[in-house]
Amino acid sequence: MKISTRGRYAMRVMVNLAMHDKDTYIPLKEIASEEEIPFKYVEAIMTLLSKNNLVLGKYGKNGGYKLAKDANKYSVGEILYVTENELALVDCLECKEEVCPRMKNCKTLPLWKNLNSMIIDYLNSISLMDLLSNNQEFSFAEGI
Amino acid sequence: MKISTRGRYAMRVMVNLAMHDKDTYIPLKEIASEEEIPFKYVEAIMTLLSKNNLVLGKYGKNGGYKLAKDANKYSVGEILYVTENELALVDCLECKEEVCPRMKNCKTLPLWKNLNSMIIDYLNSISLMDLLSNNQEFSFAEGI
DNA sequence: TAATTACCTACTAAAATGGTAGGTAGAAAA
DNA sequence: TTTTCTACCTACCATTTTAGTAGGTAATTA
Repeated sequence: MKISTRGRYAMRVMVNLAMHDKDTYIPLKEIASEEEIPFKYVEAIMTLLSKNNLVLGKYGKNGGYKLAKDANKYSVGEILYVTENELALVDCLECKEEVCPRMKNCKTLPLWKNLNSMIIDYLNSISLMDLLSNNQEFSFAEGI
Repeated sequence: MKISTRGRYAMRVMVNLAMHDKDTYIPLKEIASEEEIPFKYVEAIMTLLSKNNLVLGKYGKNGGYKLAKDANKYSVGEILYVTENELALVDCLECKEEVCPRMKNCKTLPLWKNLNSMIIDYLNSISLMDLLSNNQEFSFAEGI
């Protein structure tokens, strides 16, 4: 039960982009060095974020990445959703998954279900913008 | 970000034990077959639980395992704590860990910190007993 | 046309996960 | 006292996941 470095790096990159001017493309080379993340690795992460329309990429000189929308329009949950496949704590909570035969009588499923909703609700309640402030207490924020 | 099968199995075994008479030792063979968990695997899990004094084992005929205390005295959190090493979402939250150089300025750390506390608080608020009822809504229970 | 950037495909070492196998130690029943 | 039943211990192992690397191709701009 760990957040992967992919997820953590993705968050840091998104925060980094959010701190730059919203309309200029930032080359990945710059972000990678600022965040001290291996260039090639973060490149793979950006491709993922880009495919999911969380960031916009532009080729060529003065190209790079920028946010696809304002920082306060992102929930932290939607960013992690793409890097932590679905944020499902247990396989039997994943949408596509075929039904587990024990499901009906499983005494523990409600626990995972409730915990999972709680986590997702929390993550969806916090915006990328919230992370920028140095205020540690953004918990239970406005709702996106 | 998944609960390991070790953690899930541990919970199921604990629930199973909680449904039996509190003073009789249940042989692992029985639990394994009831819960359809590979015997040898669950054996390793029980050793872990036993070492952490969550269950009591007894050798020989009429031996087996039983809970170390009443089901309502266990929090779900303390059970998962031993199977999911510390329930720390990110390494930088683990107690022993040396300090990350970025920590002071890390914009994302408060997020992980808050999320982690929320999860732990929730898990600590639910007792093993709560899982026995078929009521899906044990959330935010009494506190142990 | 050259430089600069994103984007794409394939590979890989190391760690974690989810087990197996084959014992030994202790207790109780026969 | 011997057999049976149980926990407990040590070691191994295949597969999957994680966290990267390497080496290109495609688009854009100077």
